[in-house]
Amino acid sequence: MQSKVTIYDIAEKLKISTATVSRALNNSSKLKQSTLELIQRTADEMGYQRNIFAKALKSGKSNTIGIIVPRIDINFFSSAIRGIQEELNPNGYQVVICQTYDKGTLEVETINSLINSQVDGILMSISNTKIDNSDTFKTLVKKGFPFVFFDRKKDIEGISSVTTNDFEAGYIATEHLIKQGCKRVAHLTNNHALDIFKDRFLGYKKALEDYGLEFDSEIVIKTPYKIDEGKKHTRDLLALKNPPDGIFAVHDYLAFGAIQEIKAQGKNVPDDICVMGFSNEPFAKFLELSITTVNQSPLKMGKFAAQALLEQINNPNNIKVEKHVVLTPELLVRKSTLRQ
Amino acid sequence: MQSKVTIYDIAEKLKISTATVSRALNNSSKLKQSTLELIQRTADEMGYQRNIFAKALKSGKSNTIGIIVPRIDINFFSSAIRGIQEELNPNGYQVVICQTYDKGTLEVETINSLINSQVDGILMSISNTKIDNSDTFKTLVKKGFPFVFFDRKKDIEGISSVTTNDFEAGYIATEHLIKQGCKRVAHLTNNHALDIFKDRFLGYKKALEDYGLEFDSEIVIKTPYKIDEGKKHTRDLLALKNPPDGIFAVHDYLAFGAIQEIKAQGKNVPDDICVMGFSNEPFAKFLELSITTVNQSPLKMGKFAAQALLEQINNPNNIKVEKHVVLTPELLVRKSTLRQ
DNA sequence: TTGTAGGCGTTATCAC
DNA sequence: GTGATAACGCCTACAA
Repeated sequence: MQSKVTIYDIAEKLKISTATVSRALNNSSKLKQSTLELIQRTADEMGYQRNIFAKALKSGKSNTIGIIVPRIDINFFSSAIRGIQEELNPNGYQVVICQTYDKGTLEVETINSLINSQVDGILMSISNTKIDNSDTFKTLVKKGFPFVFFDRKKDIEGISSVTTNDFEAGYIATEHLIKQGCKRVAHLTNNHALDIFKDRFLGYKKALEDYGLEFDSEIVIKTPYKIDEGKKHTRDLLALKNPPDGIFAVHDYLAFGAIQEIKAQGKNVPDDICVMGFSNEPFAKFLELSITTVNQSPLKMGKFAAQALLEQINNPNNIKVEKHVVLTPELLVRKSTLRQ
Repeated sequence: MQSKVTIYDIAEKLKISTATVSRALNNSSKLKQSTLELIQRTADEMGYQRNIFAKALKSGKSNTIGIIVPRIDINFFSSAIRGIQEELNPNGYQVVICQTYDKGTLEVETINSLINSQVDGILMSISNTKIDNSDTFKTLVKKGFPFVFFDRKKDIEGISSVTTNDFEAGYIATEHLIKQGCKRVAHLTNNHALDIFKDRFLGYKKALEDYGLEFDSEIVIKTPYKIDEGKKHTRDLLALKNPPDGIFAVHDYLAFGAIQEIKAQGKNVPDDICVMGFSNEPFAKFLELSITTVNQSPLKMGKFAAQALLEQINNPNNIKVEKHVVLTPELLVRKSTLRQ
């Protein structure tokens, strides 16, 4: 099956000890240059591959990091994963990707399974669930297990995080709509189990306040972020006595659904109603009526998260490192909000 | 850090041997029921976690499978991965996901890195590259390493595969356009380094032939499957003296771009030109003008691929198992081709 | 039914 | 500089 040349075979062939072979393979400095080269060359010739399990058993380190995300087919997450890998691979770490499909129960299960496979650390974006898994996270902190939240975090003392400033994002999104002339801005949001959605909502609310617009909870709607839902709730919004003239959706899918519905009713985007998305999903840019959105730099976020994790892993003494990186969101103005 | 209770600790506590503990933990049948229960309970209480490296070192098996795909943010692949996991997890296997980003060099590198981390097998969809990595694959066959292609395969003797019948898919797609009344069907395809695209092309050609339409290589265009490219090449097609009245694109992104361009030129889809996509990307269904496409059942494909791999792994003697599962494509007719 | 003991492949601590 | 050897934690003949 696998090639199974061991350091024993090399040692025997060269009539030296396994200790020396091991040292050579690890580039130990205190070896004669000639033996070092000889051993490395021989190892190559014999097709030697280090057995990572033996190494891991001995060292207690797997050089593997677990990544937990709700799902990988959302552009934001796959980009963040790419960022993580670009940071970790050069540092000698492999990556294991797990999905929770936003199921709260799978969340704990996945963490345990990763720890059971002895990853050296975990990077996680939590699920959108009402289940409270705080205890699991707290236990991790107590054990000093290297762990970092990215994007979707929970406020747990001792856990570092890398996030977008979602309050600011909600604020600038709403502000943009107001500056385009919207007087009544609806908000398609998600349940507020996740901070990211709550913060965007708070930013939305603050912007309304700052610009002297009335806040009306009737036009703040909590819904899963699916295209269908965007359509459905927009239908409801348009049926109100006092319908909105702007919609800020917490995801491009919702915004997309909203736009479809508005058009279907013979109204114009952005002239009748401005629609604003979130997340910068690739398709949003390519629509005939491109969607204004907020970009969260997932690649950068992944890199920062990986760095924060490495810092924890390489933390020699157990000094408490809690660190919160907050990235600045970027407004991408496109047709769906750009009135002439 | 990790809890480090070993079978030694349990043995000591209960004044029995590690062998008995090990047996109990593996549910060996030849143990007194009472001791078995006692040990399992004690292990639980002490928070015992099996050290997978020791086990792997001893058994030579990692119980991990590598998955290699071009990228995970394409719905087809993320769905296939889901199918694979649903099949493998219940069988006690973990999964490591790797992306090649369609880079030929990363392909070999990734395989080696996976083998180096001693996965028990690999499931792979090859990259769209001109680089020929056949030798790497042949070496795997020679070593008897469990390996299965899914979707994007290479014809290598000894390697099993699970694919869609892309010839048939190309045929029914083209046939559908012809039956909608198209007399001149263009084909937006990819370079033909990959069988899937070549086969779809061959199916396209055969359908034209069967229905007595002329084949014209001028309207067969090889291009990366990006929205922009779909636009660009459609522009070229429409500028021809004899423009097509139907377009069969090998990916929904291309079809999407094509539709945008046709509309931009003030023409109507499907009345002036029918447009057909491929892959059943989720967004295609939700467009105002929904895109007719071909569904390839990625979930099912993932499951079959995983099964084929498990068969190889569990193959007791080294009987040669080469198996080719070919799934039937399914036409999903939507607005972009449906003339009244 | 249970215990003894050797080995999986590495690395690290001693010695020399 | 290099060699002998003891772990790392688990499994499994072989014994008892």
